[in-house]
Amino acid sequence: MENKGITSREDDYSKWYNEIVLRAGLADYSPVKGCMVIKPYGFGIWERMKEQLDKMFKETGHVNAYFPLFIPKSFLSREADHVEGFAKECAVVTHHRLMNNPDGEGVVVDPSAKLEEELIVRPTSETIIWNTYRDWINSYRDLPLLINQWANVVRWEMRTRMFLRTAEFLWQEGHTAHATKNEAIDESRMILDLYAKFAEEWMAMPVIKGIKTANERFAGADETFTIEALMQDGKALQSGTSHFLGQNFAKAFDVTFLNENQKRDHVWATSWGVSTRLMGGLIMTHSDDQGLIIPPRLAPLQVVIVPVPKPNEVINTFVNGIMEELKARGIRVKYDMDKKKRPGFKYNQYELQGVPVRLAIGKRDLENNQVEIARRDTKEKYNQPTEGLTDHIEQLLVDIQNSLFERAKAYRDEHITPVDTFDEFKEVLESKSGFISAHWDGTTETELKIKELTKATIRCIPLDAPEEEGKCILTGQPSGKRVLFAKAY
RNA sequence: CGGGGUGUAGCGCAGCUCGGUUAGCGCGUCUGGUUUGGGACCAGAAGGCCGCAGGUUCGAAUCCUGCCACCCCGACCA
Repeated sequence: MENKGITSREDDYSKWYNEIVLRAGLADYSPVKGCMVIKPYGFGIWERMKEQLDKMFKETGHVNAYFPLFIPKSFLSREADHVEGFAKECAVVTHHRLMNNPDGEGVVVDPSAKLEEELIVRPTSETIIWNTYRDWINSYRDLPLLINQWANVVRWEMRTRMFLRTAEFLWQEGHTAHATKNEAIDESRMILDLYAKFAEEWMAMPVIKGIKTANERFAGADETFTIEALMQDGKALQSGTSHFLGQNFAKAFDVTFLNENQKRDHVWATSWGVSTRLMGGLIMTHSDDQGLIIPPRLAPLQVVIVPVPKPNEVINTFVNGIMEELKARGIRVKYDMDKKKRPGFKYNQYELQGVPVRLAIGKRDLENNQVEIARRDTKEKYNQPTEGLTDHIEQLLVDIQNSLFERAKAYRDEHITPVDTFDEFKEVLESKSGFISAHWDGTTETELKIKELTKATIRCIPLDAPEEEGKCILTGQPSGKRVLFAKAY
């Protein structure tokens, strides 16, 4: 019995999460603290996310490019807020050579190879990109400039967690330049919608679109838009952000253009990103105590076929027919022909790995011209006639995708609790957790005070928050709308 | 950086309090056989700088000192 099951969410949520990541084969720890090895299965999911997002970026007029990993240290200090936001967590390259240790074993840093100017490993690329854009942008004809890059970045976090917060992570960062303020704002809003659409339609992860408070805003932005998701333990996950950068970086890096009226002006900017953190969100949105659950659209493997009790000529022939039909529909399917492992073992393994649909095929099924279908999300199991099987499975995958979203949305909606007093606020946070919708007086001071008292932060001011007269739960000052609080990852 | 925990076979652990043969168990792996509709069983085998360094001792996984790493909880953050 021991070693087989995984820790339940109720027993220890963090442990459950780590075990899913490790045992489903998504990632491994690395020798360096805070770094992780993303294994083929985990990377397969990320690749699917990447593929879809990339397509959506291209469809909206963006192109990919690549900017360097190393950034001159001085670049970071050009924008005051930006430097303050990131300085604390930058990895710095100081030397460019190692040498044999003159005093013994191993290698040491060669002191004579000290760099003239130290380099930082990008925590994000605004600075190097805007330094480059200065040369690329001269006139309104060069605008808008719509560039994305897929890259790794490094932020030296004190405390790390697989996928959710690692020292190095993979992401995409879009950086755009526009002639007008409104155009830049529209861009950042459009990307926010794109992210929300992706999260909901592909990850089956419901999100709330909103605006960050000044306190939670990206360092260097005038406005930060966010999509916020709710995890099964009641904590919120900032899942993607899109920033309207105003003219801050244009001014810091002197990026100007000649407008149609022959006047020189600073360009307007946006930046936006989602990262491998989404993998963490995916896991914590859907998975259960049996393991991972992956929505069909992102699953590297959508259907697995298990021969019962083991492969043989008759079953193989039968399965090959099914495989061909499924593949012809673009369904990602695998036939597990391992003779050593018994069906029960395989069932558990694929459940752990979150494969959406499992077909089991044995003698009984061949005789009755049927297959046994098990769906991962509901654990439902039933026999299905071979006739029309491909159509059935295709539809089933769609149903699973939808049902995962609906389930997550129902959970999320149940966990948005409106409160009107601070006592209620604390009570809900303690007993129920999740998002708390409450009035706030709009000051950073109050926000920080509430954080200090409860650990909850303002996740966002929802874009669709209705105008509503109310009083701040802490200070009693007037407030025009409710904001969402939560404890966050 | 504070608090807690853990480092022993590929993985999970016991042994350590109270030093003493050849360091054990489960899972996995390999061999052979019997099995086979939800993690099979039997027999055999391989696999270890007991985290690192020093010390105490006739003798250290075990005691002492120092160090390192990782995990969890905080502070900080996407």
